[in-house]
Amino acid sequence: MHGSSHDDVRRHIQRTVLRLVHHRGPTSRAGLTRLTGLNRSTISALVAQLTALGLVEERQPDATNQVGRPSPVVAVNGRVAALAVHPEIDAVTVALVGLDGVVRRRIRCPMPQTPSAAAAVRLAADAIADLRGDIEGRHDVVGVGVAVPGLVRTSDGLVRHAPHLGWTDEPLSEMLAAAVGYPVHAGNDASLGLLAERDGGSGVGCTDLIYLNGGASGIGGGVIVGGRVVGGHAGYAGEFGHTRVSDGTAVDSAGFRGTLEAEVTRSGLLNALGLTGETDADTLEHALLASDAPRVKAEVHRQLDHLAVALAGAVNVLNPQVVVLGGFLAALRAVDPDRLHHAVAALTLPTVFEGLRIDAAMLGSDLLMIGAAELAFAGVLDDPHSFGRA
Amino acid sequence: MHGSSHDDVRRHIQRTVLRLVHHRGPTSRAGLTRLTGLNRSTISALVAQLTALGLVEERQPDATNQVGRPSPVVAVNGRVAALAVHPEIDAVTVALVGLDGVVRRRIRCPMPQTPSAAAAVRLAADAIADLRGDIEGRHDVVGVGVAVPGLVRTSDGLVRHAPHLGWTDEPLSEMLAAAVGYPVHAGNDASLGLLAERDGGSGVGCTDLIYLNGGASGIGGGVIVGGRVVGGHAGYAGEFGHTRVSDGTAVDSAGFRGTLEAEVTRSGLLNALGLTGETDADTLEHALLASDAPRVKAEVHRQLDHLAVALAGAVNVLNPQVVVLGGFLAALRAVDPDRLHHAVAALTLPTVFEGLRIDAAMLGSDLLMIGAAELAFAGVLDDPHSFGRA
DNA sequence: GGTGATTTGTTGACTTTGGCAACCTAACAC
DNA sequence: GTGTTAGGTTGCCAAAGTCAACAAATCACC
Repeated sequence: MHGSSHDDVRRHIQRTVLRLVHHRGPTSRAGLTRLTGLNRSTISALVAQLTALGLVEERQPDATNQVGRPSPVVAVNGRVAALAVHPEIDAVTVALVGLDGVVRRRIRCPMPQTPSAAAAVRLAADAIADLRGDIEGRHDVVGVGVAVPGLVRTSDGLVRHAPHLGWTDEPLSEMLAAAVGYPVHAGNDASLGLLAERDGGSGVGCTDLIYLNGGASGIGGGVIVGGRVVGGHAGYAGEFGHTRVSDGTAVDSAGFRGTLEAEVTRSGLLNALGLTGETDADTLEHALLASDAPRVKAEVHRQLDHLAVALAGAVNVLNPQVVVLGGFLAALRAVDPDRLHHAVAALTLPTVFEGLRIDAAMLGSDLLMIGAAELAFAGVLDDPHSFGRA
Repeated sequence: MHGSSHDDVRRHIQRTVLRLVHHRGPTSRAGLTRLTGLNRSTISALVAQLTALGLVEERQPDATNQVGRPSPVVAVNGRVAALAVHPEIDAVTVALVGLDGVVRRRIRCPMPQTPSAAAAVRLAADAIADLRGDIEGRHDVVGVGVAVPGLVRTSDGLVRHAPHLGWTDEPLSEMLAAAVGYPVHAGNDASLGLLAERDGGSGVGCTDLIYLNGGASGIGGGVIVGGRVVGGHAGYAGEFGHTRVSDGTAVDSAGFRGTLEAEVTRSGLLNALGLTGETDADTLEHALLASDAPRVKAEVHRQLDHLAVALAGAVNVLNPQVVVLGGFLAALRAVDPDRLHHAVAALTLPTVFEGLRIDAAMLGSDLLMIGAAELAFAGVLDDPHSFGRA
């Protein structure tokens, strides 16, 4: 019963190799040998097994102008795919993502009003049904990953509280799984953005990073420590928005006074600029950079200084390599990176600040879908042998 | 060269078994079989190896009044020991600690004034020389662990900045290693306290916990996430003291305004009580509990509320199971646990607060020495085979 | 274009290691 | 004493990775 130790080892090594080609992209067999430190023959056998499972494919090597026998390139099999779902205030987005990290198709279903959980599930299920044509015969879908803008109990995908959507204790994963017939995994959108950022964005190669994302209705985020995403005891970690940054009276979405989310807001910037709420992140950034009105500058400085307080607190406690800012926080930073840099420096211990980077996220919308899909891939990556037997 | 995979496996399993008996204390072979899921024969071989290395011993089982053949009890070998060193403002403490976690001897060398790094090394070396009598023939010392009240670069034991001691960039490990001839490892005292607390204190069994320690001159702490101590990028994580908690003007040891360390102080409590600085933690707690003077109450409430802000921020971000408070923070909490509880609850998301415990540390002074010794044991626990060949 | 150097895949023998099962031992219970 | 139960011991087996020898594929140089 109890998986024999040998099995454990084999699985672990298979996992390592599969993760490697998944994250690094196509890699030669010789490269895998070097990266893992395993023997050539072992890699050979391993790749053969993974190929048999249909998880990877071998290609003829590219001409490298190098002496010696060319090594076949191992790449993940593009057939293997996952569905990503992202419910938002005004739309539900569904995408088909390959294990190779490529978004194959993407459907955005706009909604006139904020969808209920049931409506979001219906919409997502319909969109997935539309995708069946693309899937049939072409892809093996391993599951669905949902990026939820709110607190999610990761163990069973229960949405505890999604303030923007107005959802409370919605068994989202269960409902969606019943509707589409695939296993469903849900996670906090910021955490998933963080993961995508670490794997393919500003945080590549970092083991300790903090990610803050500024959205229309609040600030979320996530933390990676020692290379692992911090889930916390129940999976709710990363709520930077409710960190107290001043004694002010402004109130955030949870009713707390003087918090980051209360003081640093998208709407505050838009008001100062005289813009409406329908401005996207890029437009906001351009408008901020273009404006030299004193009131805009004052608001930007005020927000940057508050942001610095929250960042400094987290940096002192976690000593990360990088802080990655997404959404309107990236726009805010872009206006005056130096001010933010110095403000954080003034509130952190010099030794801790040493070597800290504060970067903007590269996170495109696709990257978030990739992060969600990653959730669905996790099972296969964790135990390659589980694939294909279902 | 490259350790064969077989070796890795064997080492990993050996490590697991040794860690088990180290942390859980004496355990029957049958118990190990159950805990590891390995085969009886495997455990048998493993224990034999570890016994041969001199790391563990087998004892006759205690009478258990249980049917069946009694299983020999496996315990770590008490011969294996480490030295722990703890430099403080007014003394340097040195202890001899067994791998079984027992403090064999303990020497406190008082100092009329705060020692320089060189003086601390000299004192420690002298104390260790005094211990030779206890060591010779009776113990195999694997190394020295130093608990430093300040920022330590863990990789090489360089003390970057220890404000209370007035040290900056002192190569403490190097100096001490040269003086005593044992390998020396240094770590932040709060981190070590945290470890000891997790292994044998209030945080037993927790995978996510936050630890804050209030000392005479400041507040330090540490974080465990997913069962691992958060070191951060450079090993400086855990500086909770410099989290901003108010817009006040009080300044902390690093010159930051309105931080936890500036607002929540031992001296503030002592002043309110009309006591001097030489009060120890227990006396302080009793005095606080005994007093019902309004000014004491007011000061306690003020400090508790500030503490709650810092805790809430960390709790929102890290979603731990337990917050452990040590030093005078434990005394502060003891006066009015409910106020602290409710103040934190009022500043954290309900879902995140759910199931959170806020406890006092059990950390005795001995436990800190054990934490420091643990640092020295880490190498042996990590690769049992490395022991005895030196 | 042939020859050698270099790198890498392939194959089968070898080694290590843990699992397994049969057997033996030591306690309790009646 | 005999039965029952739990656990150590031993020899055999299977799995998995290493190793070494060989084959293949490329480049470089004559």
